Amino acid sequence: MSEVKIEDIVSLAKRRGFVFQASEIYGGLAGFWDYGPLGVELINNIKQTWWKAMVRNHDNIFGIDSAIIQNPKLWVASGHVDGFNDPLVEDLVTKKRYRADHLAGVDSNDLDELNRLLKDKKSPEGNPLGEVRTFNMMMKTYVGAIEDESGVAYLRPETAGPMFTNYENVRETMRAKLPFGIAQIGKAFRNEISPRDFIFRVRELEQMEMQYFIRPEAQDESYEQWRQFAWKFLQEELGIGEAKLQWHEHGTDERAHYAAAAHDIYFEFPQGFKELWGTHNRTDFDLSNHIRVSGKDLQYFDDQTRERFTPYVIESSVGVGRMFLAVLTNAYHEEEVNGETRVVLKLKPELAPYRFAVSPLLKNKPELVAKAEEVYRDLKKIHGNVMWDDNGNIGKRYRRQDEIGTPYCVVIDFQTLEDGTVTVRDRDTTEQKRVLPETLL
RNA sequence: GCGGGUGUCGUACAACGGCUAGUACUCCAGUUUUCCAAACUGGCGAUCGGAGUUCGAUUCUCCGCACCCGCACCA
Repeated sequence: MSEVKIEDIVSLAKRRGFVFQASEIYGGLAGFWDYGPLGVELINNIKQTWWKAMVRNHDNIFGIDSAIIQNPKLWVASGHVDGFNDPLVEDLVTKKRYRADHLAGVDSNDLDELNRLLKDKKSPEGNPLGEVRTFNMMMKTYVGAIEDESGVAYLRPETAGPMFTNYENVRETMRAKLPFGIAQIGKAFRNEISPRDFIFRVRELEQMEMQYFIRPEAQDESYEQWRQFAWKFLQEELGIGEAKLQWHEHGTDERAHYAAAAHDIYFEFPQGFKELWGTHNRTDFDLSNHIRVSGKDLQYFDDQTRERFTPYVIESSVGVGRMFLAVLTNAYHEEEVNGETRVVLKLKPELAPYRFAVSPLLKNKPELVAKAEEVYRDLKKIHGNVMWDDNGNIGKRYRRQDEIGTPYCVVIDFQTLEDGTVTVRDRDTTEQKRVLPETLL
């Protein structure tokens, strides 16, 4: 099997309308990408597959779709505001970053003051220091027409937060008992220092997350359950081979501020094995903080045991764009057919942007075209994602459909006019068989 | 954010301090074609942005932007 190069994926994505650079005609903007006509179909199919497996296939998992901008106190409680407004200074030799206020020995966020105090200081390793700068990964905006500090708000840095603030609403309205989950698909925003690797590390990203609320004593069992869910989903629903997946357990030094345990599934992207899907034990970190900051009682009352406690949370979190890239990378193949190289996306049929492409064998035979249009309309009525293609010769159409992952090409020829059967050509095997079009509905 | 590299039609490449920036594929129109990128005719289509040097810049210089690679970052 040939190794997939990132340039091949980027080129295909552009050429065939999967992914474009955002505001390309103005030179782009680092960390932002647009999904084109085929990309949006593929990404929607991925999201629907996840939603079905996560929400609809579970009796006790409920979906929400929350606002991107929330009360800033939410991000104070979650630790995002405090944790990421720090003035940092870089050791110019080792490139390690230090809290500037700690090195200066003052309690201040004033950049001018800190720069002055650290002017002749060295890093703990004895090296010269760079300029003090504030690093905040959260994107800021202003709510209200007047831009003053009272209107400062943040674009959510993760979708998880509003799931915690809606915990009580969902529990109440759905009459939910532990364990139960809240799931959401939505955009999140982070001012990444260096967006990289095509759509892998971006500043506007989409997440699919589920927060599973449990009794504290169920944490190990539940953690295992959601790790396995992710592992199976990637293979069974997305068709990703086990050889391209790895487990990666976070050590204590690399864990998020909220997590007691974290396991990531790594996928073998063109750049190597990288993080795709995380399962985290967030304990009662979030609910406890929201109880503390909001003053609201978010404890759970178990009327069987008459206990009152703060639930623990197991989080399942995956990036949609990364999953999209993983699916594309996994599906991309270059193969030899009749002495020529073809590019083929071996997508699961459920994920492919188009399910069928319909063609008349010859474009200049009106009777074939008329019959093909009929078949096309019937298929499109049922499936929706059906493409008409009568450009060039039949081989060219097959190759074009291979490149966008259309699993089946339906061709109307002269025999169709006699017995009604059409040719269905399989993308992966290139084999053909004759069937009645009704069997495709 | 640091260091290195790259930026030319939709894609992949070529060329040049100076004639109309070339080729292949794609795309569009047509002829043709009875199943795997056939052929023919015609057509559309590009020098990342801004300054500077120069009689003249896509080419040289500077600044910016974007992408790729390494480091750092990734709550």
